[in-house]
Order: sequence, then C-alpha cells, then structure tokens
Amino acid sequence: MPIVYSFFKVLTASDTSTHGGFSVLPRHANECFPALDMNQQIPVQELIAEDLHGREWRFRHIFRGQPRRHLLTTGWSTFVTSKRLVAGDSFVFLRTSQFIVGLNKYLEAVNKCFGVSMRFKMRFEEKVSPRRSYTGTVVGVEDLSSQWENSKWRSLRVQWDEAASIPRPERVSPWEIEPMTLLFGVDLRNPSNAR
Amino acid sequence: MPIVYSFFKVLTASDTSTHGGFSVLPRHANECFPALDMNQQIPVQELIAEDLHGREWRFRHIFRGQPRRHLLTTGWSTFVTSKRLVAGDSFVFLRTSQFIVGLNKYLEAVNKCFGVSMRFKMRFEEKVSPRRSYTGTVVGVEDLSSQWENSKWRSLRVQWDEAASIPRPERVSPWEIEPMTLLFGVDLRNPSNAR
DNA sequence: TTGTCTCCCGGAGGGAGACAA
DNA sequence: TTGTCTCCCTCCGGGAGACAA
Repeated sequence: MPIVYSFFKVLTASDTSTHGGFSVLPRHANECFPALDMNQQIPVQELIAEDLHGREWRFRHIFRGQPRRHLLTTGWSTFVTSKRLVAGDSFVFLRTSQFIVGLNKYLEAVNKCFGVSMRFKMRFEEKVSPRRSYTGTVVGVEDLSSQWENSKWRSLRVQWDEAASIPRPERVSPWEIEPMTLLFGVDLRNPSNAR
Repeated sequence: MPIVYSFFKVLTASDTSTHGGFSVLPRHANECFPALDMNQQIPVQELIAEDLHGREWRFRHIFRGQPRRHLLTTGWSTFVTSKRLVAGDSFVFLRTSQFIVGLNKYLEAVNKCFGVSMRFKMRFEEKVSPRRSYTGTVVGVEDLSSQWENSKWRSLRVQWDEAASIPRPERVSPWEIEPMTLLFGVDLRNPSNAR
C-alpha cells in the first residue's frame, strides 16, 4: 500500500489574516511538498493543488524570513476568502491517495444504494487489461472490517461474470462501479443482447 | 389622486464607472429630491431610498462642481456593484406611491390565484377602524379597465360579510387581502368557530 | 521554532474640478 | 448643460523581516 503524505494544521490568526500568508512547519514542507532548490538565495516554487471539488488552486511556496521558514504566499489569501476560512479552522493537505474520493463521485455512488443481487459494470485501465470493462453481481454488502464501521470502503462483495486473465478484486467500493439497468430480467446493457 | 414624482435616466459610462458617482439632471433633483439648503457653500444632504425588495439604500446628495451640478456620491457605487448596473441600464427613481408594491408581496399574492367564491380577510389600519380586519367573498375577477389588460390592480370584485361604519372598497388588489382556509365548508379562521 | 507585529509599497477607487461636446 | 477625463489622496492588503513567546 503506498504511503500517504499528508499534514494537517489548525489555522492561526496570522494564517487567516489579510496581511501575509500561511506558515508551514518545516517537517510538513519536507514531507509533503516537492523539494525546493536550496541553491537559490530565496528558494521559491509554485504549488498546484486541487480541492475535493476538483478545483485547482495555485500557491507560491517560498522559504524566507529571519529565521528562515516555509510560507505559502500568493494565492493563499484568495483561497482563504473563497473558502471562508477563519482562525481555528483546520487545513488538510494530501498529495494524491486512493483513500481520497471526489465529493461528487462519493455522493453519487452513495445515492445509488447498491444491494445484494444488483448487477454492475466496472472499468479497468487500458494498460491493465485489453478489455475496458467487466460485469458482475453484488453478492454481499458488509463492512470490510469491524474497525471501520459503516465505511463504504470496499463494502461490496462481488462475483464476476466471466473468468479473466487479469487480477480483479473480490470487494469493491461503490464509487468504483456503475449500476446496470435491468428490465424483466433482460439486461439492457449486456453486450450479448442487441442494443 | 396624488401626484407621483419620479424620474428615469439611462445610465452613462460615467455613472457606472468606479471613479465618482451619479449625475442628476437639475430638473429631476428639483422635482424629486428634498430641497437642499442653498445657503451652504457646498449644499449636501443624505437621501434614504428603498428598492422594491424593501432594502434601504443611502446616498450622499451633493451640489458641487464647476459649473454646479447635482450628484449622488457616497453610497452610489455600492448600489451599482450590488445591482450589477452597467452603462445603458435604466435607473428609475420614485417617491412613494400606491402603485408601487413590494416584489415579494406581489409574487406571493399572484401565486395564491384568487378566484370567484374564495373567502378572504382584509386588514385595515387602526386609525381607520376600531376593528383590525373584515372578511368577505370574491364575487368577480376582471380587469378594472380595458385600458390596462391583465393588470392585477383592483382586479377582484368583493362582497363584505357584514355592514361596517367605515368605507370599504368594492374592488381590491390581490396583495391587499389574505385567503382563508376552508375545510369541508368550515372556515377554520372564522372567529365564530373555536380555535 | 513559529505566531504576531509593523512597515513598506502598489493598486484600486472615491471624490473633486477641468474641460469639451 | 452634462459626460468624460484626470488628478489627488486615502484605504486596503500582500509581502517582507523584526521580534518575542
């Protein structure tokens, strides 16, 4: 499982003030940001981040001040006003991770209410398989682990229709699959039926 | 019928620019604004106006410049940005008038769709009558005049339940009255029934 | 180490008269 | 007469190091 680099900080009054930017703890910057070129007198780079809605945010990441520290300056204040952040709010930074799912994607998936015996289709990347998608049936809905009750993460036990040469999971998350419409037992999207 | 003082102007580029205010034609200012104290070197006063949503707007009305002219300065630019006015838009100024009805009040009233035989209640001002409200029935829905087709103005012909010592109109506008709920013929709001 | 303060400077914009159509 | 221009000056706020907890 890949390591997830992330940090989290409760915003201070200075972080959310109109005068200046956001100060980053050195450990956080080292772990989570691309390395700065420390040969420069004042090391600077542009960071591009994405929020859970898929919107892009650009921040100037600079290492300056006496003593030296990591700061996010240009771009930070528009982020603060746009998100209406105030001192005391929390700021979470992640690079990408499989545990992060777009909010809309998640809400859509949860709305579909997958249940036992429901038919579904799941896409695979082209690099992984020559076929784009495989079909199957939900055969169980249960927590993956008692440690994470009511988590939707890999909550669906599935049975695949056909054998395949590529490895496919026995459990999937609702946002990984698409439900298929059934009408009187005839699967309208099944390729064996005329379209 | 009272005289309605009003003016109307197509906004110029200067009126909507960020630099400066709104210039008022002298005739308009004389007819529609309270008179300025012309003994002052630079006559100034504050105008308080209300939009159709009932929201209050304050403008500084000043008579200055070479040659002298009437201007609305402080408060005008927030009005422009808030209403998203641009050059070419029209600006209408009225003092109060019985023909001006709040937008929400109007929309609500139109939504109620008054029809013949509907029961209603109408409030009167305390100065006019010791009773606060009288009930009646709508007996006709028609244009007040063929000159103003589909106007809701006094479009409802009504019959009052009881005689009263005060003069009451034979025709009312939808926004002047309130519909009363009827259930199996029992008027739930009629004072003669227990509440 | 890191939050706050203060200073500096540039841009936005209000408010004034100049000026011209 | 009245729309536009330009100038002036204030205010806001980003961005820097100073400083202290």
